[in-house]
Amino acid sequence: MARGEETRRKILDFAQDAVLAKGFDATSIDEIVANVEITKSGFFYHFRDKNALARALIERHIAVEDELFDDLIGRAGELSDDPLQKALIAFKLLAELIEDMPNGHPGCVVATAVYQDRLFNREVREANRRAVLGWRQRFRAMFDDITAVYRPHDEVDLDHLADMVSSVIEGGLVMARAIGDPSVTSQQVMLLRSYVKLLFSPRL
Amino acid sequence: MARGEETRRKILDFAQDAVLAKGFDATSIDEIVANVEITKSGFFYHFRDKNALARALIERHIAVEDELFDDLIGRAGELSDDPLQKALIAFKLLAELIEDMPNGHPGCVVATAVYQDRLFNREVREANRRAVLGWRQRFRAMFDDITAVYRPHDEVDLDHLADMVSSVIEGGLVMARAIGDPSVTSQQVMLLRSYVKLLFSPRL
DNA sequence: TGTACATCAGTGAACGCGCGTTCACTGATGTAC
DNA sequence: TGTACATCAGTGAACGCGCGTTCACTGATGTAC
Repeated sequence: MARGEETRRKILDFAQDAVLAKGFDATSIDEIVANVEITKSGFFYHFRDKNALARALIERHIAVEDELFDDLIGRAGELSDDPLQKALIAFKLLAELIEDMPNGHPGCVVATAVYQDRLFNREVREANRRAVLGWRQRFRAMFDDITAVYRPHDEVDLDHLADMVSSVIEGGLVMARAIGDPSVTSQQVMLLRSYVKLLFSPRL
Repeated sequence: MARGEETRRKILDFAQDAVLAKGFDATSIDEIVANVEITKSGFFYHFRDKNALARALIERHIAVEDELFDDLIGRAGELSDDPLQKALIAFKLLAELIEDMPNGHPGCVVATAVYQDRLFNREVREANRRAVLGWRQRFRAMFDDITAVYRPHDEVDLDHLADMVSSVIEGGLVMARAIGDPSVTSQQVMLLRSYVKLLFSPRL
């Protein structure tokens, strides 16, 4: 890796932790550069301004999360051919993954951005929006596969159901932080799994 | 109302809107006092420092929300004696209430506080925690009433289920903001309602 | 193989401004006698 | 009913500091000829 790329990565790594811990505003450039051991001007070599950092942070976070979901659904697919079983396995794997994160899942960059609107320019908000709509599409496809085989026991809009995956994770992270109990998030994912099971499992 | 009380209320009103729109940091005291038409020192007569404002904001928000939930569950209780029907009615009323809010539900003060940890001292975090645990207790009681009459079709921890109410609302608000579609939150509440229905409704 | 030039990845010092906070003071209202 | 004092609900000016941003400059590495 080129020397500059590594510094950039270090900046993003530390900034992400700090932003998730205290919010974007409360994370100063001074603090970042002290930790990465460059000077403030070094920071501005890599990012035109603080907004550029926000955008890079969100874009990287989304890319990582996408890869993670791909991996999860891929592994679930190896374990079952049935679309419902596959989804249930994926939810279980997701819950375990969240549960196993040291000190709990750090929280979601998207949510911090959402709650600090003015700070971020249109580009950042748009990236955020695209990410969330991308998740909807991804999970929607999962539920489409299921409805091709199983009839739901209640009338539900599949887009709303797809949104529920992100919604439960985001809400779970908020609750986990508020209560100070990291396991809340994975518990919520397991409840969503229970819902999907009840909704689509054929009754004897 | 005493003259001072009204000014204080005006400060809280404007501050709440501003904080929900842009975050706590991004809301300056200058901005607040300009809108309320007092001077900066007038602000400090009412609040010892900016943290005191945060605390007052959260405490008032929680009180309002508690009253709202009480009202909702009370009205649902008038419409049915059956604990499951009562809960389903309460969820429907909640979804309608969220749907009808002009410009969508403003968002949740708790969530903004959660994502700006460092800013708030221990008192604020504790108030936040108590609020969330209070909601758990409230909804837990609702589900206790249901399980006294109905057997669930899946094994679920009732505390987790109670947390799911807050979790779905918080997550729904995050999603609504990210997508820019206020109706997401009430859709999510209706899905939670669907889950509760499937979980407890006796099968023919 | 050496030289000239360009790019990369930064340094160091300074600036300016917004923001939270303080402090001495003040007019209006309330209370005691 | 008038006077003295206290409290309420602020005003106005100043302070200081953290923070994002700029700008001229620099040593190391890469590339052309």
